[in-house]
Amino acid sequence: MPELPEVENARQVVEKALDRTISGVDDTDEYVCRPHHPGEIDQALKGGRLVAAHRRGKTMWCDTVTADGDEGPHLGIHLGMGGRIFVTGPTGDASSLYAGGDPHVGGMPKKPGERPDKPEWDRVTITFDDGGALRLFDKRRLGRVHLEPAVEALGPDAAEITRDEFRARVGKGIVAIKAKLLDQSVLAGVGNLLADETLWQAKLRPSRPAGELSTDELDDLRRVLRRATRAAIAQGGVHTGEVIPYRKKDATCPRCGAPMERGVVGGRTTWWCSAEQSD
DNA sequence: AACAATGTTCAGTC
DNA sequence: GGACTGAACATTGT
Repeated sequence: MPELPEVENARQVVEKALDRTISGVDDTDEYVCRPHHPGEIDQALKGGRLVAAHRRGKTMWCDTVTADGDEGPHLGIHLGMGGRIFVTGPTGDASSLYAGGDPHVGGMPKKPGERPDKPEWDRVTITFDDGGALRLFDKRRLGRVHLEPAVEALGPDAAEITRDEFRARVGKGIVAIKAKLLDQSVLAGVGNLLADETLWQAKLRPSRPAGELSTDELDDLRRVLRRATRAAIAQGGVHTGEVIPYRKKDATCPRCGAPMERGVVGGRTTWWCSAEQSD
């Protein structure tokens, strides 16, 4: 499910939908499109175009222009726990399909490149006058599409944050370091898996109070985080992390062989090495 | 059947 | 107001 790396992948797919005239938006799912009412997003975008696709952390948004060429509203897209993006080209058929997000959550695996045959999981569809479309496909329905997302509420992107920003934002307070990494207003883009992977690589106990970390530990943590994030983008998702396959019962640490331990930190299921991450 | 799931938000308490 | 906690949200898979 989508964390920063999967969302970056999805953003690149959204770019396939740029500069194509919007003929309509199916925004009838009032939960996914909250707080809008059906028809509002359709009304705001119809006749216009998406002209740029941005991302900060796990939030994507598109700049738009209206039919007259004026600046239009920003369209926010969030994949939630299991959303994916599918874009079809002008022919609208499967041969022109681009898929974005985490392939692991797509529903039924089909022939390579084909989209799962679950039209009821299309939560929002933007149709273009060339016959193609962009859809948010999300079986869990926790994804979101709405106008003017509050991007300012997010901290710096986890792949871009500077050393000084990281020290100042992450290295304070009494909350567990893992909870800090997961706080999107502190730092945007880290999800449960990337947090476990990063802390394992840095050999830090997830429950350690964030303010307790030394400057050296914070600097190292940031280096590890950026490396793990970029590696996940390059390799196609957070599930390619080294410790991810060992987040399960009776597993042992792939580095030292000690038992992996499970608990709840920051409200999320957490796995760590009982030997190397115990300080 | 009960529980967990890679996310966000909101009510409530210091 | 900020820091923090825990439950709720909608749905599927085990």
